[in-house]
Amino acid sequence: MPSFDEFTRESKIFRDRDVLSPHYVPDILPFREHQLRELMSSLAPALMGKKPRNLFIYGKTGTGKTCSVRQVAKKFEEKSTNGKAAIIYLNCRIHNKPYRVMDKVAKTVLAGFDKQGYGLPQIYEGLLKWAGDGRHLIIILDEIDMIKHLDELVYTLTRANDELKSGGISIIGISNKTLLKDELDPRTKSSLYERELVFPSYSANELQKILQQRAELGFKAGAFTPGAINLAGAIAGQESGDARYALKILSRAAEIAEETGKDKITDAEVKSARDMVELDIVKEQIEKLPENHQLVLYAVAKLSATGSRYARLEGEGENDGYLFSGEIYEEYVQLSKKLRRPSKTARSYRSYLNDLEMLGLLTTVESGKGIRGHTKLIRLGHPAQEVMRILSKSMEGGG
DNA sequence: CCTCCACAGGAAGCGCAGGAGT
DNA sequence: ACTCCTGCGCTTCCTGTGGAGG
Repeated sequence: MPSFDEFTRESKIFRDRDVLSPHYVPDILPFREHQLRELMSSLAPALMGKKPRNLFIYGKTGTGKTCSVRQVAKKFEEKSTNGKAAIIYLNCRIHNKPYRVMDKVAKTVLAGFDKQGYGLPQIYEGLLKWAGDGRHLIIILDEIDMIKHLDELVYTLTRANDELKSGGISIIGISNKTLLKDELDPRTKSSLYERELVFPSYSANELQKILQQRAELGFKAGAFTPGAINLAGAIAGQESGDARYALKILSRAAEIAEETGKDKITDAEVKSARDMVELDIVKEQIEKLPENHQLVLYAVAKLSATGSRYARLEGEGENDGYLFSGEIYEEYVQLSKKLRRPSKTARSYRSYLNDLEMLGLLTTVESGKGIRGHTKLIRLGHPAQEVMRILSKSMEGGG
């Protein structure tokens, strides 16, 4: 019989788990002074009754975009006590259409719109009336690239500004897509990009400082070594400069330390945490792959595990472990047959291979020096056993 | 040298699902 | 609710590449 003591016993590692979670917003954002100042200076006009210019924020994942904006939004709300300015944060993954955005804005800002069932024209009129009294609204659109018909939304909002004599509506767009600019209507582009702000990736050094800060808040004194923090920062810095990834490694390391009964996070925990986080990411990637991609990947994994049926390459160690494109296709066809699914053409199969390579799930090499004419040699990017385990679970459940 | 094999990957067309317009 | 349109995944067809074999 297990005892509750086992689970309620105070942690030897954690002081406050929330501090390590990806949703935690720290009071101090290191290395973002410039961005915070820029944000504040672009919002400040609204506090003085002037219309802020629209702002577009760009930066890769885990560079502190959302964190910074939310923090500034909070400060803005504290300052704006006269009811003449409002700020609203929306994640466009959820509010991904013009109507949904407008609806949400109306429900949070306008009185009487909290019930459902208002059409766009009513919402629009409502907003005009609200802003017409000399009020300013700032709409933050996080992950703005997820919005369908962004052109339409931006057009509607800028048109509202044109109709207003006093007051106004400003947009802060946040995205991690560089190419978004090219997909937009020129007019949308020029109004959305009135002002731009870039969040660069963190360096290893900066990540180490960030982790240090979190570790001091989240872990007990002496529950981590400086080396472990630096290693986690170095790994994340080398991979991506993504602070979220760095934090993931650190909190995983902490969990490992706790589960194994250690009272300290060391390099060893960080190293195994790295592998686990890596595998988590791979798992996520594989699970949302389309069916045929999964089947092809499974075929590669299976052949990697059982060995190529064709002769080994001319005794060259460096090419060892590569599979021929042709045999993988055959395996894929058989696999499909076994699962009673129609297999696709060899041509399609080649596209799948390219997709999988693009995702880093496998590596391919063009043959050329004396091997089988013109073909591709393929090798799995991750341990075959793990890939097969993930896939067999995913294919069972996913249909 | 030519031809065949075993592939790579571009171009075009086809059927389908889902959104827009009416 | 109906058609119309559009994007997407696939297939078909095709041209190119480079070693093997006659």
